[in-house]
Amino acid sequence: MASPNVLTPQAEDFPRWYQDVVAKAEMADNGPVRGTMVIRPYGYAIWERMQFEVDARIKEAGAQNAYFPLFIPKSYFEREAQHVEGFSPELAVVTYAGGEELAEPVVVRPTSETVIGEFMAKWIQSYRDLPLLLNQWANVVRWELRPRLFLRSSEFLWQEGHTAHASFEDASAYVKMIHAEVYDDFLKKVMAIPSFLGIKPASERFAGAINSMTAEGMMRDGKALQLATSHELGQNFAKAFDIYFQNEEGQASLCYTTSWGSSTRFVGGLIMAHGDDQGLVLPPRLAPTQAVVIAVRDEADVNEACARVAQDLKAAGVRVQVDRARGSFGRRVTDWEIKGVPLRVEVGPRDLAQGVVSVVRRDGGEKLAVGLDAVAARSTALLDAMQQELFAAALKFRDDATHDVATVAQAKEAAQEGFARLPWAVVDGEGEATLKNDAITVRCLQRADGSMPDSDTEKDLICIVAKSY
RNA sequence: CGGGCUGUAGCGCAGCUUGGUAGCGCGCUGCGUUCGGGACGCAGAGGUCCCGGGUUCAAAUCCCGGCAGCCCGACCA
Repeated sequence: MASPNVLTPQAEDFPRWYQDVVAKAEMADNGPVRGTMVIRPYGYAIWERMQFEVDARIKEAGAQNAYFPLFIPKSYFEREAQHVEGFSPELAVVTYAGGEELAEPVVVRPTSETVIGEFMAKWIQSYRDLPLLLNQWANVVRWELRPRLFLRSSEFLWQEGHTAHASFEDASAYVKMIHAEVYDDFLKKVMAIPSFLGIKPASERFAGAINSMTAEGMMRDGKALQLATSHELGQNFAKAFDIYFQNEEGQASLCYTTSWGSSTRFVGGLIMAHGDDQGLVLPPRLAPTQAVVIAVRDEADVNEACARVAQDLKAAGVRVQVDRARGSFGRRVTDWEIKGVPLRVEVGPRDLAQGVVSVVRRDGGEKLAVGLDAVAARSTALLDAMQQELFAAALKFRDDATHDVATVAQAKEAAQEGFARLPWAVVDGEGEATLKNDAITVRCLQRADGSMPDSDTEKDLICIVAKSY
């Protein structure tokens, strides 16, 4: 694996490496308006794989897809005090349209609690209408001052779930289930990213929520990335939008609502959680192309063998692509490596003479001589193994870079290269402000055993602090 | 909004100090040789040197004034 350095090495300049990967793997470009993003076909194909997996889990959880408008009356935002306050700085507002000044300015949605709340109020009459479980796939706009492709852009794509329930307990249980069964399950099984699940301290909570849960992943540079969030909104939005239902006793009663989201930031997390100096490394379950069959030379025998191997792989359920010899071999190999394709099947005359082909893993670069008839079976086994091993490697990386400490000073030290874990009581208040001076934030609060607390008022909580994206 | 910096080919840059034919690398096009780890040769295409004004015989270069962008400090999927 003596590849030339086509990308800036991670150790030299991690942000630069990230930009190089995004550009050279042809995932995205900057849009013409600052902070906007053009998602290129390869990047979008990965996003579609993510959508497919997340959407299936959301439906499994009983929620239904719907669509609400991009434009929201500004007055809606002003109904929930904390919500306005939190979102005002990043709102894009339309004041002029159709050739004239608008009577009421229109906000381009940064999130949809408000419009959806309005319609929940309309649709919910009785306890029989509950729970109301909605989800939408949409674009949202949050004006960003310091954008980065996939991680922070002024417009991004996401999924936002919104639900209404008859009781606090029901809402709470449902959103916790979503957090575990949709987000964490997806991250673990599909993205191969281990995450710390916990709740946000008050300072990091969603504007208008009574409790926000997060899934924090560790990137290869030791920084944290919030990959998904789920919120208990209590009755805050129900009050603001009159989301009432008639209970079994015939009395009007306020709903409890939740919301939960995940976005194209997943793509950024994917790049930074598994990528190496050769480029992207895709977990097989997310790879648009799981195996590429490379013809070493443009010769009839070789091309024939390629077609046959590709057919076998396809029949075995592998997403496969054939790369017929055009240009130099090394160049083509490097290009597929940058794109992170999990398996490379190299078919050349030398191997064919012995009835074999070379199968190479993207992670680690292990090269195997595999008999022509065994390629499909061997490949599916390798893909399964890679999926498992990528998760195991990411878990080990994260745990090796997560340190238990006792003081704020030690936390500051440990967070230079990874995560620090310490008692929340040590950090709460003064400590949080001190850490912030060093751009270190409290990523989440957990119970001592690592489980999800019900609220930040529980005793003996621990916190995970780190630098973050 | 405060501090540092940059605008020259699609991308990355040199040239500016000391004014005088606008260059290099990558990429792109064509032909040929190559092809088991970013191949090479030859031939090409591609520029309002950010914008406006000034100085000068002559401005990418010097002067003045704009504009745009990048990086670092307070918020966020």
